[in-house]
Amino acid sequence: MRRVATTNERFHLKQFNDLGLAEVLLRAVSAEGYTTPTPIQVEVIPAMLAGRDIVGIAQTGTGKTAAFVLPLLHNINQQRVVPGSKCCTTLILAPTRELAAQIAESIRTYGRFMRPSVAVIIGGAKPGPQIRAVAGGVDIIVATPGRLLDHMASGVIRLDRTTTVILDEGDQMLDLGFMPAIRRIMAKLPAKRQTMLLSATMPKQIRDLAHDFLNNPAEIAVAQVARPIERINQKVMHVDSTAKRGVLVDLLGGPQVERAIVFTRTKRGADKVSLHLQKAGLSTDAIHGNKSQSQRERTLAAFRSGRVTILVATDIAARGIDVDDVSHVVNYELPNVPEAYVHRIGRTARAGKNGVAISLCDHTERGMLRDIERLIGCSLNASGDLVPHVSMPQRSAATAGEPTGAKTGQKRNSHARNHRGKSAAAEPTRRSEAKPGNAAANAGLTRMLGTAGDKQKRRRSFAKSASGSSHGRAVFQ
DNA sequence: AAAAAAC
Repeated sequence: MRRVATTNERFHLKQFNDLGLAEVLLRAVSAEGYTTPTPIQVEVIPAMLAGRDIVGIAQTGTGKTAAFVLPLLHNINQQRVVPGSKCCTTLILAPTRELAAQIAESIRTYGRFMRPSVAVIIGGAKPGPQIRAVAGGVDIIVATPGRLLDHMASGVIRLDRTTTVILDEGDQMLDLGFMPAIRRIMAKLPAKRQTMLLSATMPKQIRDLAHDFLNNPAEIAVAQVARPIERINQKVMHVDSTAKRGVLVDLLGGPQVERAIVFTRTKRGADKVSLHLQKAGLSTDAIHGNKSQSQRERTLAAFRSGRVTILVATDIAARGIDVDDVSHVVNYELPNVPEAYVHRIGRTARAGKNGVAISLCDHTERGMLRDIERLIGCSLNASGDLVPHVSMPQRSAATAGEPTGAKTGQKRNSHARNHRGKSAAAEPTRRSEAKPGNAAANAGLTRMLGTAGDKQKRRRSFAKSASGSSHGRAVFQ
């Protein structure tokens, strides 16, 4: 058990200048217009400067990237890479190429006055420039696992003098799909090193696995684990699967929608939905893993610049991607891994802003919705009022992400499979289902898009639910 | 069964 100080005890009046960071970094922070660190930054930065291993959990959009980038730059400022060593001082691993590129961008921003050498090592890009970038040794490598292993196998990159490794979206990096690659990479790192794991979600099974790689980590959680950020107005529409496309067009045509991400469960689905939205005259493009890397980059750039206002994506864009002013996230299909819901909707309401998340749920998805509600500890509905689960008022790190029905030791993916469609029949239809072309439903759609009033109301109800439990207190385990 | 990640 470890109790972390409450927000008020610990974070009161803390400024960036109080955190022990080098002056070259404080200047860059100030140039970006920041003066006050977020709670995760207040906790993580000193711990990382002290050389601790860290498991850091904080809600989406609360500055996790800067929380590790600033102290790692500080440490590199003290200890630059040995020239010609084919090594890197710090290694950062991310689950998608786009996220790796975005982290590198953040490093360039905060490192602008100290000019660290940075190499982005990802698939889909030419290996030649990557090889040249690391040939003389590099301060920081930001990588996706596959290409890094390639370069390691061919002797282009060595990790035997790397002193710090960071797994961003750490729970996904240690999940089934990535674990073998991560183990192989970790095996090549020195035993004496600093290791850090960050995410907005951290299921217990994953956290247990993490201890293979961590040495007496500082466990830092500045919010109840897996709780979406409060500024997201979360709504669910129960719709027939055949009605989804029409409902989506009506939703996205609304004037409140400035910039939206629509998530689908499959790559083909993303293409189909995007095509349908295009035919309806909307400004949209799809991004998923079957597109070429250049297409992926172009599409994300167009969305970032505002040239495209609706991004249709698979879970390739669920984690970490930071685009300003995404007003709406629509789950066209619910994710079957409940943690993905928290990450998807976290693409909106970043850096203190508000956002709306609308999930379209058909009868085959009721079980997935129930898993999501269990994870976040609230029931979702069409009004956007979160109804807390009184039976489990405190979702701690120890239980968050562990579905109640899952057997001990059961693999996470098989759990997700078990819930697919299974509970659809068991759960009676409680809510009316919206159909396109129905006047009453369309009036409802306008409400779905969310107003400031809705958000105020919702926030009050959330605050109410939180009081009396562990409101304001940061708890881990 | 899906998505991501190496050619």
